[in-house]
Amino acid sequence: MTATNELLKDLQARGLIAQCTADEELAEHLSTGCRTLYCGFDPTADSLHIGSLVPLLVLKRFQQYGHKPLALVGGATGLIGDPSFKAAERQLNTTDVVEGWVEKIKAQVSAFVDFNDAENGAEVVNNLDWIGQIDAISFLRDVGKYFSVNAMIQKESVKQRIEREGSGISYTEFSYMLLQSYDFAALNRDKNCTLQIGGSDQWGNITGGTELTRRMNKNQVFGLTLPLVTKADGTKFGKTESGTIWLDENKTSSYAFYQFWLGTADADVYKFLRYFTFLSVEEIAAIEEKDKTIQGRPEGQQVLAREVTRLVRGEEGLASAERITNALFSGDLTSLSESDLAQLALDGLPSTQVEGDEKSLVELLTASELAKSNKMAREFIGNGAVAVNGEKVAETEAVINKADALYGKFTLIKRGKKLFNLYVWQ
RNA sequence: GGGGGGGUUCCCGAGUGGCCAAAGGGAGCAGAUUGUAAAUCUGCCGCGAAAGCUUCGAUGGUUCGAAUCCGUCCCCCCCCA
Repeated sequence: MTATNELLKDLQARGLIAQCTADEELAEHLSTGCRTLYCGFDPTADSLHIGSLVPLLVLKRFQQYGHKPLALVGGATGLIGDPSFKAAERQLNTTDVVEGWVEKIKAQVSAFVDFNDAENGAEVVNNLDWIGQIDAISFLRDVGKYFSVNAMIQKESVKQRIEREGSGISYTEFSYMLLQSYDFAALNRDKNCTLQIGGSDQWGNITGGTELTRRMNKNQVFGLTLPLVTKADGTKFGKTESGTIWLDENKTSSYAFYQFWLGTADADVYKFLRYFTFLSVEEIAAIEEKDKTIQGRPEGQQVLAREVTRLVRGEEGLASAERITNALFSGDLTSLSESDLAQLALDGLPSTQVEGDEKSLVELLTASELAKSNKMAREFIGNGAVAVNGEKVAETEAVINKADALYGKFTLIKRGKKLFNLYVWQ
């Protein structure tokens, strides 16, 4: 498709459009007024992770072009569980737990859109507000009647659950699509919402919604999906050795967040710049061109890390991440002042309190995240993977004294190429 | 309601009485090389310094000895009705 609408052109240039319904009519629709669109975020944890960043930023992109975004938090759907492309049935969470998560996620999504008084001011809605009202009979009669099970089991998103031996799908999860479809119809009815966006795994749920809305409300509405973020090496995006990268700074420090983006492979970095930043496609192309001509380290990763960290964690989060990064990776650790070191811990560099005057190196490693068992600790030391205050230590039985600590207080240990822990002697 | 097949160490998946802490692959980690990239090569990959200890859905047995056999329970899948 070749978009005629400016916004769609930009999204397309960024590679952000996976699929969309009725593209020409959608372009026309978006070009002729302020439209209301929504994207749903189910509370499956107490924070969203960076997988939700693409749709979140696309909501913002729509708002920048004058449209009104609704961020839907799935207080109801989160109680059911979306089966789309999930290999196995999931454990249900209790209503109390989900309720708590809803509040946190509401706050999180709010940071990405503007709640101004303008015509296109954003809103956060919770589908429990309308789904929670319906009784079973009405739901089955008014909504269920529009769905054909024959069609539903043909959906790619549940196919593997239905066909693959060793799995299966409960009626609960199978019903998920009806709830999400009903959301769209309800938002269309109550808020004149005419577009739903989501990850490409949501295509089945979204088209379910456009069809239900047409049947229930007699209105044409649109759907648009965003590509699944993939990495060139085929591994899963958004995970590191230490786990998921969360949007919540209490779950992933800004330093770790920044480092995650900085570690992006060359093969992915320009794509990610288009997905995750508001730099124009021209600016990104310029960076890519420039990187081609430089010997050694390209600039793309740093721009990406800076832009995304600023976007999600703000100027302060970015500053703290850069302080740590600069201290650890560019230069002489011993040149850090006492207050610099103290600041690193505050900035989110992993740190551990140490009692006493001396500890074996093995003990220090296992006291932090650097090694999970004595055995591993010894192996790391033996491999020459451990450096204390910048000096490699390969002696398995090494003992670290408080007296040798920087400013009599700090010992900084590195394990591997980029994992640090600061030990603070008491 | 009836019949059949399963639950193995992070994942997939071998293993049907000792040779099993458990093949193989993937993921992950470390080293070399580098740009805190990729690719490649090497090593590690339950805990423990070791003796040894804990693990194969849960539990109770049989046995000198069980992931492997038997009982009970929980969970999952498929087929027929």
